[in-house]
Amino acid sequence: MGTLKRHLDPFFARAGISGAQWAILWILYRADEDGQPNLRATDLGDRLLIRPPSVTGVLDRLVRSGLIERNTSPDDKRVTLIALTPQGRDLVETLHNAHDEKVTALLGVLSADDQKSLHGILERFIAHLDEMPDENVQPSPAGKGHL
Amino acid sequence: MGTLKRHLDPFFARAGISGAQWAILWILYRADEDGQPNLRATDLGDRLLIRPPSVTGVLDRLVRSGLIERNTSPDDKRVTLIALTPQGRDLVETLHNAHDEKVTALLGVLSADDQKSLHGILERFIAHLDEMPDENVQPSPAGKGHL
DNA sequence: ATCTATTATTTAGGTAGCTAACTAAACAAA
DNA sequence: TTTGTTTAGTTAGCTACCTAAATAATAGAT
Repeated sequence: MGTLKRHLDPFFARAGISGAQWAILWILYRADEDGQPNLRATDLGDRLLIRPPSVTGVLDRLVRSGLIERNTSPDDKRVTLIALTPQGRDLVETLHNAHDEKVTALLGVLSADDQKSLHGILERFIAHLDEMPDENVQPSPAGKGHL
Repeated sequence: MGTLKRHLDPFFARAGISGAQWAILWILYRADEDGQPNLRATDLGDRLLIRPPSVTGVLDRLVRSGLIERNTSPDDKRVTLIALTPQGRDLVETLHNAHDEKVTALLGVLSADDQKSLHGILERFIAHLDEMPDENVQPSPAGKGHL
């Protein structure tokens, strides 16, 4: 809900993608720079904290737009490897500086102190949430990021 | 994404509603207590910062569950007035204490100081976001709450 | 009095998340 | 080896959000 999303969505919309799609493209781009041109679909879900069916859906749209490609792994035919296409790489390179500036500008409405406090508080919050026992909550798929 | 939602959704699911539905029921309940048993659909959208089509969808499901009712206003036949049914009121009364405890418990993982700082920072954040000029952002429907 | 513009809501179509249930492949054990 | 379990991913169907366009009623202007 709300305003942050309303500031960022139009930004991506101009490029013909959504925020979720951008998140995946960006992960793939950095992995590629680290010498990993292929990531498994599960890895993407773990990093974004979304469930397998959600991954499938976003990947479907990215394939349809020609920004990524799916290949089944030769090592394990159950796993599908995801890689940027040249068009996908181009889009990331076109967009990522603009995106950084956008986010910095949005956070920039807060003082440096506020930004630091906010970061710390949210880190404590999610750390404690992880430890909080609740019989009705199924554990997160991976112990990585939250919120 | 994320953990907060994963903590709260199962709570509502046990009562057969969603978070969005709860938000509307709760607004209606408080309005009723203030002597306003009827709210316009638009008012609900403004308070929740969601667009008219989203309001329609959530109201559809609430009507289907028999928790609210839609009536066209006698004063202006374009407006539909929304009111809790007796079943809706019962559900709110059954749930709202439990809900308060839940939220308090979740926030309780933070120290009192952190809670206060967080509140202040977020208030400053949304206040500044409102003022931030951005040619690509359409203004919020009402100048009320954010995030 | 009619024509136009505005307002309130709904409908249509799309994206993103979820759970539950399924296929297919890999692995483990009897 | 055949049976059973786990793992990876997809499909089906739900909720909820969005924008754009349609409908209907009111309000304003000629």
